[in-house]
Amino acid sequence: MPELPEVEVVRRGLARWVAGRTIEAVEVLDARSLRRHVDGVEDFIGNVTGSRVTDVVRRGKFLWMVLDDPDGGPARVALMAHLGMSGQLLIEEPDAPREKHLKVRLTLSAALDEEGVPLPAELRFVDQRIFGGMFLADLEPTPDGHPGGLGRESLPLVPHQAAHIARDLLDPAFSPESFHRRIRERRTGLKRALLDQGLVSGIGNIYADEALWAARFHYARPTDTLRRPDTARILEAATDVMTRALAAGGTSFDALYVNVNGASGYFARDLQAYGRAGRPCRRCASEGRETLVRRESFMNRSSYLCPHCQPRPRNARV
DNA sequence: GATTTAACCTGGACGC
DNA sequence: TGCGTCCAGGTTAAAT
Repeated sequence: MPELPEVEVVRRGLARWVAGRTIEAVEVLDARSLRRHVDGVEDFIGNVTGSRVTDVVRRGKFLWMVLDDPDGGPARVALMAHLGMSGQLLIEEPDAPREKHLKVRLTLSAALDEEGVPLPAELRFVDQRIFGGMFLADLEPTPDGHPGGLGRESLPLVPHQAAHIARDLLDPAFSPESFHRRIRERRTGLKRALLDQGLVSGIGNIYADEALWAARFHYARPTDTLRRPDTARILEAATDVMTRALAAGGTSFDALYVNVNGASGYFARDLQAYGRAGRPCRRCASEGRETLVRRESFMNRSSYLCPHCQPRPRNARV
């Protein structure tokens, strides 16, 4: 499922193939994918049609296309897209076969690539489980004056509906010191905090487990007991795993396809904890021990951990 | 106000 | 074969 690295791959694809083009037509095949656009389908179509995409920005797992003002004023609206668990954004020819779970089609103005070859004219939002969606949001100034997120020419603006989302680990404006202060104030467990998009964004269940394994923390470590070296270690681990995943996702950049393969994906072979229940912990094995990765129920989902590398703290907080 | 839980949603895996 | 149940999980509204 798409987490930060996967969404960043999508952002780069959109920045390359959609930025600068005008959305000439919109077709909504399933209104449920627009349920977060409270003003309804017709309003969405009316406001998107005719707008030009000036930039593509990402904060955590939230992605938005900045739309220009048809009257020539400053940009003030963003076309938001969240991929949820199974969302995909695909660039295709209009006559390409319709995907089974195609939800929204955007027809783009004609454009050429660097070699003068016409680019496909359709951006498709495909989503099997409908946890994702698209909606329009007003842009508002960022409180810190930094760019709203990661983008080519990202402005110090953020969509209202993403303003509560913290900056992610790949964002130059992310502050480790502020993160440390805020996580210490929480009265919860470490994994809950990592999954809280208001504290640090972009980390989902998979990379939370990977970062905890790499940094040797149990998911129930109370956040108010973390010292500076502890938060530094967890942030370093999370940044490292996501950076490597992003590099792995980057292999498909050359295809004319905004890569989101919603399923297990290209990084699966490098996972150390997630999905490896009953299999040996590779770090323990390299140190001559035989410990099996364990799956535990956590927040109505799963946590994978090595019981030796990540012992449960006595004051565990789930 | 802070924290936790339930609901949203589909399709594949599994047991009977 | 067919049916029912469980599981996957990002976000947010509702509950605690």
